[in-house]
Amino acid sequence: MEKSTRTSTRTRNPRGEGSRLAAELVDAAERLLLGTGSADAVSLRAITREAGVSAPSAYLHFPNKEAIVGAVVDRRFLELADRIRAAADGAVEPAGSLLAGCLAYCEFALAEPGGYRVLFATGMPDHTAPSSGQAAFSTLVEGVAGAVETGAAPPQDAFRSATLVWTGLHGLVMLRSARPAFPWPPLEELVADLLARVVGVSPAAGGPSTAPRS
Amino acid sequence: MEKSTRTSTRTRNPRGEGSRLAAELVDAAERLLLGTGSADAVSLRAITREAGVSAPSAYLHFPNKEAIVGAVVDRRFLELADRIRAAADGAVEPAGSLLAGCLAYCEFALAEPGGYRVLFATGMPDHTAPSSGQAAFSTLVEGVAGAVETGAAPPQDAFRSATLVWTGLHGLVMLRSARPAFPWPPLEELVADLLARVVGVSPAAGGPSTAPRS
DNA sequence: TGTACATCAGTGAACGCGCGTTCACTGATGTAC
DNA sequence: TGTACATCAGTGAACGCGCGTTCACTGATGTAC
Repeated sequence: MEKSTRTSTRTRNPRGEGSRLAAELVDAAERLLLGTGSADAVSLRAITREAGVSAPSAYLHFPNKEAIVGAVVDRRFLELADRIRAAADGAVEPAGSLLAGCLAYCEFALAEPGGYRVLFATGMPDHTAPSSGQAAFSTLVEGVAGAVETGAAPPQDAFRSATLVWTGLHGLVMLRSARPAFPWPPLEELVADLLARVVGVSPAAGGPSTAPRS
Repeated sequence: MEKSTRTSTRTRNPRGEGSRLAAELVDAAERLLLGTGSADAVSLRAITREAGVSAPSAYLHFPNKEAIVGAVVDRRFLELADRIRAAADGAVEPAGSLLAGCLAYCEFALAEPGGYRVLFATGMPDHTAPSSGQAAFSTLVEGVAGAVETGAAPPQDAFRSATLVWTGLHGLVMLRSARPAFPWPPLEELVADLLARVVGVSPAAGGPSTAPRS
């Protein structure tokens, strides 16, 4: 694998600031997880090595490795929810907002596949649905409802539609990472097409749609 | 984890039949992979242990662990393609055939989540797209085309539609495994809904659809 | 101002373990003569 | 028919390694008197 970029000279934290190491360990774990996407491909010793610290130091702040990985997952879910909301808020009308949020989701996942994969890896200690994950899904439900309210999409069960959009986006980004040789259409085009077909938003903002009934 | 069901008494293969062990090792690896879904959570020693054989025996038939796992992946892709085709052939008209194939795909994935996950895990040695995987996708493209031909679905780009169906199904089964606490609608209902929205097949065969424009 | 002490951040050595892989081997069975 | 040999399936011991976790410790810095 790639060499660590950490230097071996680390000065200990000043008195009373020992908890800074906790954050440094989470940073280090995140760096490693971005590369692997698998919690058990990253060892506690690798994390402390990456942080420039001895292995037992981790126990000063965390009960075990899972706790560090869990902190990374929490942080990345928050980051994901923020990016979606920021992208959605940047668009002018609800349909564009929904598309922008979905694209932000995909870009987050594709920029660091390992950092996305770890969010949905099985075997996480019953940490299964952090509130930021639920928040991101709620944003999606609201996005669909908003498009319906303004007439950009026909009336529908927003929860059901959001579920299909979520699973569609997840499958899209996971398979794009896993099968780079597949002849994938451009991301924006495919996501817009997905929204046109699943939610029924009129493709006015984007290019022509290849959806059925067009 | 669960205890192995293997007994410790194994009689060696008769002369000239040594290659049977190769198959036994693939069987053992498959059994273990069904439980974990991760190639590197299953050690070579665990595989030989499960097969009731000493660790070096694996080298009589395989150059390394990846080769054994690769054989399991090949076998399961063939199995998946067979199940899809069998289900699709059992339906009377194209639209029902498409739905049946998609349901078979989901059932294969959900019956043994680990056995499905390993098919699309990253880090497989450039084994990325076995021909049986492509065959399964071709079946899907043909399924869409068949529904269009009989008028069960409107004219469309079958490759594009198949891509969205595949990614939709993949996301569906992966998230269902990873987030069992999410309030998932029944599988058949969700898959039928996905096909109604993405491909535009009329939901005549199933119950009422909640798709937009309904 | 000086000194003893408490607190704090972090370490080094050690534990037992399972790993992938190598090597020389064992013992059963078939074959040549 | 008997015997020496070749082949074959599989093993046991050993290698060096990285792992998670424990324990007693070190040495710097603040505080009480």
